[in-house]
Amino acid sequence: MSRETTDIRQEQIKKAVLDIIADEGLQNISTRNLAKRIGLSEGAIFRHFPTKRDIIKGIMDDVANDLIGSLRNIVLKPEKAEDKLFKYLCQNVKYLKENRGITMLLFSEAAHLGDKELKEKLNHILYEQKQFIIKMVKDGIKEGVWDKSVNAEDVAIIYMGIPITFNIEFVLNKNGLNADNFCRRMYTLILKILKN
Amino acid sequence: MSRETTDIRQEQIKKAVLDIIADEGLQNISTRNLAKRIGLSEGAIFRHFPTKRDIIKGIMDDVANDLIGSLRNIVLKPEKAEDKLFKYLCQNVKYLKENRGITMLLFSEAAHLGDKELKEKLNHILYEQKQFIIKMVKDGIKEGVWDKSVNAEDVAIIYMGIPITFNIEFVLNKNGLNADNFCRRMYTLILKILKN
DNA sequence: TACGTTAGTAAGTAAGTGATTACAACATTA
DNA sequence: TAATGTTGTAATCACTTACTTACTAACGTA
Repeated sequence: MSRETTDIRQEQIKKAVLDIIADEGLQNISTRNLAKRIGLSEGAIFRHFPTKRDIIKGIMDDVANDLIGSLRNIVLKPEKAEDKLFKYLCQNVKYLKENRGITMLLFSEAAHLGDKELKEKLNHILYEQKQFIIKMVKDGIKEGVWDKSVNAEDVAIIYMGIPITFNIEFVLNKNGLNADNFCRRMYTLILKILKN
Repeated sequence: MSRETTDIRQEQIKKAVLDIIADEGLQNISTRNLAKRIGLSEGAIFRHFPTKRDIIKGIMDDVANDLIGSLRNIVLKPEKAEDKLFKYLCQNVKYLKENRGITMLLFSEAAHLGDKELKEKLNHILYEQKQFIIKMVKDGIKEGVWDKSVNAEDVAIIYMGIPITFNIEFVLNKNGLNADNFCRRMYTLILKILKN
């Protein structure tokens, strides 16, 4: 194999993990299989990451940056809360659809527990998302378009279930879900909760 | 170890799986650890279940019977849709809280894919639950108390996220969730979607 | 061109996995 | 009571896991 820098190899390794999850399933992300997919020896993997757990950690950090970053952009834009919430939901669903492997990885780590640091990272990702929702709901209330008796945190909780359910449906029934259509329909329901 | 019938051992083994998941994490349900927890040799496990996968299958069948059965009871009772939906949600959340291990097991199997039969079983469990919701929503519309322009299937989808989100929150943040309070708050939101 | 650093390999390691074996002790029933 | 089937054990199977070792080859730079 030709030589590449650690930076490039790290990206390749992380990508390989997600690719394997998406088309072979979570149980196949062994370091052996990982190396095979990149076309590298198993030992080389450990040249670029000290442990397998560090690979997972790296992927989680990427999610925290990419997904949370793109969602933050939407939240901070100077638009009407109503428009932002819709874009936010669609972006959220789209990201999960395009990065199927990531969600499954996150949930698996949550399910397996055992690792406090990874659990904490997941918690942080979910917490930030929830805060974004809460902010948008409160903004909409301030704008006067939404019911001020509504509990923003409760809305955030019920919202959080939408992308998760989408992902589960998507995993179990790969072909039968249109992301755009899905987010529009769910947004309609959320709006009924929020409207005066 | 004293002799017991296969029926008793099967129950012990399935219980041990859930106990281990709940307090050691999913990664520790090896046949070795399973045997140790029951106080049996590893070989004895395979005396009562042909393979480890059959243990998981057995647990899934239990869920299909217990949870789906108890929910069906609620759905079929001759009460007002409004009351049934509330009881349904509370029962659903309560079951997940009391059987934390089961949910994690189901999601892990979904995430790991690979096994068509288990995936099909999970799909079936989720499908039945969704059908129950759809029925109750349509009943409520027939009763004239709920908005007939609302799409029952969409409500079912957004509903499904609630117990799932509850479970995730519960796993990540064990102490901080009151099931009764949670289901009451979520029910309030669902009602806003349904009301005329 | 020499030299230290980086990135690669093949072949290991110990520990763990699900599953099987040969055999012993017990229970049921003919 | 003798025969038979059931439930247990200890040891071991073949295999996979994450990770390590000893060593080699390419790179940048002085």
